[in-house]
Amino acid sequence: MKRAYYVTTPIYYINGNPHIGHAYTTVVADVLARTARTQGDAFFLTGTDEHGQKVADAAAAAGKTPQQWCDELVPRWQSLFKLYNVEYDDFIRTTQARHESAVVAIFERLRESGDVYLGKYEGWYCVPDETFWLESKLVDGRCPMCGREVQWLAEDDWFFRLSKYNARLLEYFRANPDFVRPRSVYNEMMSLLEEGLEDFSISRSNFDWGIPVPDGSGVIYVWFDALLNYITAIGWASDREKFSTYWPATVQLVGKEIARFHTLIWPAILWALGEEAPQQIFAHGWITLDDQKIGKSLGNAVDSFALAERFGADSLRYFLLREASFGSDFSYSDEKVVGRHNNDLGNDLGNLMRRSLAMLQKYREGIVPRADAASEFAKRFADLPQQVRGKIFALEFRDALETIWQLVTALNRAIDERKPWTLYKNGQNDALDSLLYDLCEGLRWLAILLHPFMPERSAEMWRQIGAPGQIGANWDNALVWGQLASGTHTAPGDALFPRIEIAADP
RNA sequence: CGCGGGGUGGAGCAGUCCGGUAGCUCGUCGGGCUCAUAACCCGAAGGUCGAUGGUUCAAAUCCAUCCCCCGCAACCA
Repeated sequence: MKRAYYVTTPIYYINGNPHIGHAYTTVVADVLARTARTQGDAFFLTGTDEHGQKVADAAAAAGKTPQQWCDELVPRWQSLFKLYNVEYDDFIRTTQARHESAVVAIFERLRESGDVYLGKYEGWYCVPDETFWLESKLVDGRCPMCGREVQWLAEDDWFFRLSKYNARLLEYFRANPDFVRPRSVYNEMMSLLEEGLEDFSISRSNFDWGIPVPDGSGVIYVWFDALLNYITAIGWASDREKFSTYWPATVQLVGKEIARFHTLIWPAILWALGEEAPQQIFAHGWITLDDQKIGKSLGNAVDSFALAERFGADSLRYFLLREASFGSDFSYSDEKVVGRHNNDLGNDLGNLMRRSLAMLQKYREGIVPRADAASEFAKRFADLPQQVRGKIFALEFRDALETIWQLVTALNRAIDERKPWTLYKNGQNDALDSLLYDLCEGLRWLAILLHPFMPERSAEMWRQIGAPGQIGANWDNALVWGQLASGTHTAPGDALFPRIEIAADP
């Protein structure tokens, strides 16, 4: 029986370099996984989708074999995720033996059960677009996308009996309104279901870069192959104990353009195997640049490697999660990132830390004083961790961060209202100690609460506060007001988020 | 009539499912403080919530019609 949190990203199709959108999805999964780890077992899977004609073409264009091409690119993706402070539990490649053998086993099993059958694939095909078209979609007998000639193609292919699961999908959608989020995608998928699904071809015979169809010709269609990674990685074929610990997935993140594969086809395949559908598919929006989707064509416009070096990985993580409500598109600009960095992170949070530790240094030699049992913060923020965790698991990251910021604002305000510089001058030691303690304790809380979002900067906060032990510890134990020991030696350091001056364009 | 999303103070957004004083961030203006990364705190100005009609005691929120913008339509998160 399932007893752990399991989050996945799509596996990334490596016919090019990674861009900020890939980092986005992966960072979101990382935030979820890190949060889940503060209360129990969690597993975070990402990886690469390496088969298919486009990879073969890209490799050929570079004068390499597809396998060479993939082997050379994978480290680049992994280094991007590392750069963004992502800690996944497993990275699956669809060319790995553990995946390929499981896919073959699944294919054979479904062929035996009859959900995979041999049929004839006929239709009008546009070669340059690699797309089949229904007669009714053609425009003057030509491809509706590019306007070029189409040709009649007929080949024997293996099909997946998707139509058989149409009714069950409808029922499942109706019974589980949160199965697909956000609502807009749920509605769109629902209307596809109501129109009716057709069986679809899961083999290809016009190229060979893929998993060979067992006892047959051609290769397995890349999407059928790719979707299965979510279960082959956790041991569907090899480790039932592990598999049953994590499956069904708690949440599977996808971009909205691949929602139909994950919300319609994927559950059907799972049911055909006798497995459960994932608990939730979340189809998020796109990062846009001047209202254009960032994809292959615009990928170079926003170099995700250079970005992290310029603004800091944690600042970018913060920006990605804070800027838009998760699910919606949002537009990227350097100005927005800098704005978040300077205002939220630098002015509010970083400056709070610096002024607090500076005063502690000046008034109490940097040593955390005694706690005041009657602290207003203890009561006022007792619910904060639960609220934040709830919002993170609901994938309401912006709300979660705004909720955390209530504490930032309250601490800044307390300094203003209680005027520690005056307390010091007047020798009001108890009042001063009480405030200084709360500031330090508040910073410790902030480090813990922000750790899933900003692993590296929060660790630096932890270090400067001088707190002992692990920052990622169980929230229920760690987030009790007053845990920071009096006598702790703080270690003020450099500014957490040094101001970034952006040169105005001439 | 292909499907879907959006149009809310100067900018970017939340709120719309489950009608009931229109909220947030940035910007602007005024004040406070001097511990701090010219940062922090308080206050103010600014919106007939795309248009029209309807339902209702009451509509940004429900219904109808229309206008404008943007995606998708078998392999770009």
